Amino acid sequence: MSAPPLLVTCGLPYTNGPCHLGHLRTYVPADAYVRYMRRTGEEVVFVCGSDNHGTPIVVSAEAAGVTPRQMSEKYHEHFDRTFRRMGVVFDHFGMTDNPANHARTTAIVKQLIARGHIYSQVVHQAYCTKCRRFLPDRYVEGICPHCGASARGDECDQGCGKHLEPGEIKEPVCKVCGTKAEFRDQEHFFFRLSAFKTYLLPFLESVRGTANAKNYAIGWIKEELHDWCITRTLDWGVKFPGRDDLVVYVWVDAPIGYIAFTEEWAEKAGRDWKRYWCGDNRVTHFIGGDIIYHHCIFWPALLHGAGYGVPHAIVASGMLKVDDHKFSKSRGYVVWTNEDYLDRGLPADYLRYYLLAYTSHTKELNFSWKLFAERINNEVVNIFGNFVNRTLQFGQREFNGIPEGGADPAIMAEIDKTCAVVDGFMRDYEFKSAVDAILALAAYGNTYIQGNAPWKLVKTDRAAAAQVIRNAAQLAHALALLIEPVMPEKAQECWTMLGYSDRIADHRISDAKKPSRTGAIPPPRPLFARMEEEKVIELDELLHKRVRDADRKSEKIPVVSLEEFQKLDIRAGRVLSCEPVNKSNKLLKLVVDIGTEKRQIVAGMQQFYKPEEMIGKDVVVVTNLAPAKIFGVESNGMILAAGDAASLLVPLRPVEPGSKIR
RNA sequence: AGCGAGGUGGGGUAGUCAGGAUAUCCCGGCGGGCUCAUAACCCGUAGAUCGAUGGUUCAAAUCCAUCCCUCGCUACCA
Repeated sequence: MSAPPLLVTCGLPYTNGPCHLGHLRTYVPADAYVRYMRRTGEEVVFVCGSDNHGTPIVVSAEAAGVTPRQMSEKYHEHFDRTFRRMGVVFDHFGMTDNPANHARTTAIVKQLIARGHIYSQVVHQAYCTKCRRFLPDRYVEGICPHCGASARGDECDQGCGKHLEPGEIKEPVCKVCGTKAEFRDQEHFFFRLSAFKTYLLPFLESVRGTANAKNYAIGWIKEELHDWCITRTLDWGVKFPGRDDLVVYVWVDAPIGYIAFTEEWAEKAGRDWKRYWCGDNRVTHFIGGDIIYHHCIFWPALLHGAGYGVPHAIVASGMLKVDDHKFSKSRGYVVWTNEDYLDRGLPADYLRYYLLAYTSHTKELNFSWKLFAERINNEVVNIFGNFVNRTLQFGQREFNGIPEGGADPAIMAEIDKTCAVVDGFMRDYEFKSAVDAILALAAYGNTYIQGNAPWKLVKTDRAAAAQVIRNAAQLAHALALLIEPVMPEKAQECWTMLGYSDRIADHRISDAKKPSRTGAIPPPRPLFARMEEEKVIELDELLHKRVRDADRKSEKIPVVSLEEFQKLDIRAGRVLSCEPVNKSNKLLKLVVDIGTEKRQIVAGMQQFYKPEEMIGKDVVVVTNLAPAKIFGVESNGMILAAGDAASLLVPLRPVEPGSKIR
């Protein structure tokens, strides 16, 4: 009991939008880790909370006609509820805008000031006179001074890609309201981050967690550390001590939330928060790969500067992709936890399994409904679920439950081995490998039953058949205990089906190695339902529709001048002949009378029109389109049609072929 | 541009840090078995110049160098 206490945190969800798979990629593994560690007998505190400050929340709140606090509370409750539904259970889920965090942040900033780590400097900053607020770079748009392209405040993102210093951008405009922005000078406060370089290097060399976090941060530090501007001109946030017009930057008070939430928890639980933050600790941060910088560099420097203990481990997850595309809300590549998943009656445990079993924690995780269904059906349902089911069904029918006696040493040895392997992987944050090892034990169970064929044995040697089922039940017992951190609900169901009446989470993982229960069991039924194909297609279609909608919305339509438009020669034409193009199932070859001449045109409308119904139709033709060879057939123009089903554009009243269209 | 991650049979994915003799697992192909089980399970089999080139070594997917390709990050965005 001399090991320092283990405190696990998750990166804080920002309260301006709902929970999606990107969030869960961090929270589910953290929860599984906590569940596992607890069930090895460790005392673990698991805290998190919502991140409420910053300009984006003020902007979102204004747009929604509510206060930032109301906005934050709405999403705070949303995340709290969603995490519970996903089986992610924190000991405390706080808010960074609550008094505890205001107090802790103020105290830490004051300590930093007292220790000389903060200095002031005048900063040149964009200000919107209409919104009456200073604009962070992401809210400024303008013209790049280097190449003249339109650019964001901090970078010429569409042109030359150069980094822009504040104040450099030409014709700055407020992104929120479109008003011309101006630059104003304002006194701000900076944290002497550059002074911590020599402290941070050895810290990072020794910090535990995943290699991606560590390497990334070390690489960065070796480059150059700039001091951090830690104040913002904003009303919403934690006031900078002694300055009513400034709040601290959210990246100061957000991580300090970890401490404040521990304090709030300790208050409830009658514990001492200092045990976790002032001295030796095992504070373990689970974070997304996008905030490594803040947790590996800024945060330890802040803690060290203020005289607190620094993190023990930083565990960073890899990226999430959806349908092999970069996760993107605006492009539609997103899966919402409630709307798309839980509200459709899908089990939280399936998603937990997928997120944990897909790949290493630090690698890119691709989500697609097809892959999801495949993994669930093949691994969870077929291998794991089927093993438990066949064992219990057979036991129930032939032996009225689980036969008495102990399990064979070979079976116990297999369980021992699996437990040891899983333990190593869990402690290394290698969740996929741990899940693989558990599934391998289930596969072992299937091979074992298959090889010993109790359904045959029962006819010749009833006792031997009973022993096979007894052994299989021991494996099922171990599997339930091992899978609990991954699929807590299903593990409990499995546990109950094995005839236990208590809570599986109250048992140690090591109980897998103890003789399992024998005797009567409740009527067995399949543990897992398959993902049915129609359901998968429906879910997949939903995602694709969202991507298409997003596509349509974001499509940038360039403005065309009258001169440019007049370059097009569009005329009425009459179809003289029409036939399918050889070896193509989409193309039609048409000859169209356009008044002055007859034109051969190839059009992709075979699925929508029969050749004979085209003949004689009056159509609209772009006649001066550059000729092209399609499928070896020359095409001299384009027949206009609308929509995906190529609804033909036709003149409402009869016109002569060749009539100009404008 | 810099930094980081990755390129492994048809698809996906492990192994690379601590080099080793038949390169993992899931799906798919082919052949067989079982019939307790949710058409689930088991066995066998085909299929990989482990991105390219060069090097170190008795031995390289694994170490080194160069190159090619993909993706992410670049701090006053949360």
